[in-house]
Amino acid sequence: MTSQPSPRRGRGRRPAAEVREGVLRAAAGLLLAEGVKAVTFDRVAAAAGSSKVTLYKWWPSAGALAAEAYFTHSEQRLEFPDTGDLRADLTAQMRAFVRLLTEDRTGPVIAGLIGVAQTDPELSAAFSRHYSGPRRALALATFEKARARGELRDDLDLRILVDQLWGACYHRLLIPDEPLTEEFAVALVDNALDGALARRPGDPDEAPAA
Amino acid sequence: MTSQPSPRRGRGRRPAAEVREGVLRAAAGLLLAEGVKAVTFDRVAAAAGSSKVTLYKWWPSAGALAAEAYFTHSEQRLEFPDTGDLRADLTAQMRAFVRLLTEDRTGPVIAGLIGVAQTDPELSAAFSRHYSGPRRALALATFEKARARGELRDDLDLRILVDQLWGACYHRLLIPDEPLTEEFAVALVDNALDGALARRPGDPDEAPAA
Amino acid sequence: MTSQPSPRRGRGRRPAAEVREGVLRAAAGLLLAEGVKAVTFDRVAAAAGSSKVTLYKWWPSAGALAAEAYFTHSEQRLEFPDTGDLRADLTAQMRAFVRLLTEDRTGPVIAGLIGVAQTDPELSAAFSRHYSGPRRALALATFEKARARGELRDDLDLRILVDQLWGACYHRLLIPDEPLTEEFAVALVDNALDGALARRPGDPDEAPAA
Amino acid sequence: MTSQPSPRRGRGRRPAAEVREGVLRAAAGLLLAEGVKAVTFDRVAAAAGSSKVTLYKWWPSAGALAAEAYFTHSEQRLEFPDTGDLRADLTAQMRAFVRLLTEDRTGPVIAGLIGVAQTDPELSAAFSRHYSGPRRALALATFEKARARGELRDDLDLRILVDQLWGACYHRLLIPDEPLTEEFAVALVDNALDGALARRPGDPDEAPAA
DNA sequence: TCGTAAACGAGACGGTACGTCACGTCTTTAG
DNA sequence: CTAAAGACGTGACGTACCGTCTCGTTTACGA
Repeated sequence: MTSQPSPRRGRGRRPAAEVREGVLRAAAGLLLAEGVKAVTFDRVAAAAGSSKVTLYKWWPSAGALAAEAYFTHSEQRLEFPDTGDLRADLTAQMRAFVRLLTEDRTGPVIAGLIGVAQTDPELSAAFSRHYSGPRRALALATFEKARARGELRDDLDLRILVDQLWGACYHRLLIPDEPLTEEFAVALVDNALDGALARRPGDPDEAPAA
Repeated sequence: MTSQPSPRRGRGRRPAAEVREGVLRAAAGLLLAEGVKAVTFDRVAAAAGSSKVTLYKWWPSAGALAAEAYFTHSEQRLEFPDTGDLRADLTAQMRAFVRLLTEDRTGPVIAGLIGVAQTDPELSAAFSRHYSGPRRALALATFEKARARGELRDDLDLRILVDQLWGACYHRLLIPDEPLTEEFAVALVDNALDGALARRPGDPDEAPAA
Repeated sequence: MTSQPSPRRGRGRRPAAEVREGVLRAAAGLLLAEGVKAVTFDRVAAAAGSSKVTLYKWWPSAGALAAEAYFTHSEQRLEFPDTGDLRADLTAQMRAFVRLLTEDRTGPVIAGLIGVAQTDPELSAAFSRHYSGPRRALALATFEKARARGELRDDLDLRILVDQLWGACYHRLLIPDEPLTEEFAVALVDNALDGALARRPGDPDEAPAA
Repeated sequence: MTSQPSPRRGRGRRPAAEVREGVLRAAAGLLLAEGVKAVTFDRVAAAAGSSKVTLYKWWPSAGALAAEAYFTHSEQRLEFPDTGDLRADLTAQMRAFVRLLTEDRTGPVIAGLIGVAQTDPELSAAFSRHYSGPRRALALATFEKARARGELRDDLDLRILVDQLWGACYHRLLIPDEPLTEEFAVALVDNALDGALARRPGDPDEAPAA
């Protein structure tokens, strides 16, 4: 993998795919080993044996390169369990998400990417397109199926439910005032499904005040 | 040429408070005008007419300096309405928070600070201590009063409620896949209080599955 | 978008002469407009709509290309007046040369070419072959005719006379400590013909010491 | 010379003189070893263990740095023999000049500096100030003394005589159509002093045509 | 006449150098 | 004695040009 099996020729053009592959591999290595700050055009170019100009030609910013490297070199497990029991499915999903975010390398990487995205519009766009967007869409689809089954209220804005659940996890990741644990994930799902209000006896069907 | 006719302040020692004040003012100016990325030790020192060494002496990182500058030079409205009606109070609070985050200058600044904090532990600590910590504590206290009034369930982890509400807003600020509006804030509060589950007729008191 | 309505000749082979012509024209344009430094293979190729490989195939260096472009696209006035009066002819010639060197565009171009030639042997050779060599030969021929008429000393090394005259002009062009004017040209010819030594009265025929 | 005797400390500021000295030494090494083209800010900074910013702060261009390095690290023999016999003194001086220009390293260096000066005004100025200017002034002074002694014509423009002599040498250096030898130097002086015109018997005092 | 080889345009590639900005460390100098 | 001033080494930025090389296209020649 690190050995170059082909007899490396001179300085001329190489197949684009080969170069991209090498660059992304190098960027992913730096990203996982030293974090987002280490993913600079200079260092990636040096590590990949590529030219800086090549990187500038294909990625609009170092952050965007880091993002693509991460998305490419991380298994993209997008599956969402769908057993027909929303609470169980959601709990499993959020626990898995928390596990991902608290992994030694993944957590800081995701946090770092989101961090850099605040001042790097290109990275922000890449993150939405390749990461948060698809995940949000998948969650929405699951919620819609649950609503069709009658598990969720009809008047609910499902998109907000996404923010309540995933946003809460990101909150604890990015602003770590409280720990991010699987217990948190479980309780979070219950909170979101059941609501925070106390239900008084003799209150048969407490519709939202709207 | 060699004479500077202006009332040159010279290079000797100046009162610490005077220096700190000037530095923070300069940093705040840069922060609001050009964003977090512009708050570098070099530029702040130049703008404040101070020495870089002085800055290094008092702030552990440029991010920490930016944070302190922001906290110092922004009105810190920590008041939380408490009329006895939790839904109304909370809605007002979240609407105000969303308004703050969508202000032209404040939103990007907050986002930028959180962004930099992901790779700047000093800034992260400062942000928790001076900003997110107090706000979380205030919210918790309000929730506890509401629970004492019987408005909230006894078995609720109130801290998670904070993540659900504020985290959802931060989510839309930091990962802008969906717009951050006051309507969102209103619906968010309802979601959190009432829960997402559909309530079937004849289901008098739907306790959480626990 | 994908259709090019213009009679696009495509990218295939074109007649060599046509390509060379276009390249030289583009190079001359860059040379006169922005100086020798602007004549790079990259910019000429872009301006001429040619491929860099084509340029590399025909010119050994950017300097050589610039030289050929200049020689091709500048009127080559090689005429040397020959009225039988050497002083008058030479004065006219040197005045014309100074005028050429002090023209807005020509002077810097010639100076730039000589400058680049110091580190570009290909350009140096091209300059000698196409420019300085013919001019030196022409001057020599004129001097030889004058010597045959008895105007110049028999023991004179005529080649050195060329260096004295043209070299002095190039000196003021390339190392501009003193201005390059037509008055200079006139006095220069007198100096060269009459010598610098004072002639004492009663010194009827001061032969050179040699 | 290449060993660093002092225990090199961290990254902080070093005495300016020490830095300048090291930079000039490194630049001179590159200049003599590989020519003017090798004197780039990047390579000098690397060779001297200095920062590029430092070089940019003190030298306006790589050429100016090369020039200063050359002037500093080459013995500056400005003496001009003055025995009272102008022809002898001048011959000695021009032979020495030609020897200098034909030395293995000095000739190409001087030629290269003049070459780069054509597109580097800073270098051009430095060259005039530190090199050609003083030499021209010294030659002028010598000529004036000779004229005071009656050796040179009163109506002579001595500055032009300088161009005739030194310019001829530079001509053969920069546009090498003819060889640059000591014989050339000797004959050049005779040419310049005695003039090129044939003197007919009975032509006692051939005044310049004025 | 019809492939086919040559030459073309386009432009990406690995490099080197450019000139700038910020970092964190250090010396110098003035109050 | 201390603070301001600011130069230092480091390293990243984004760009220009170098000379090499791949690619697809088109012309012109030879079979």
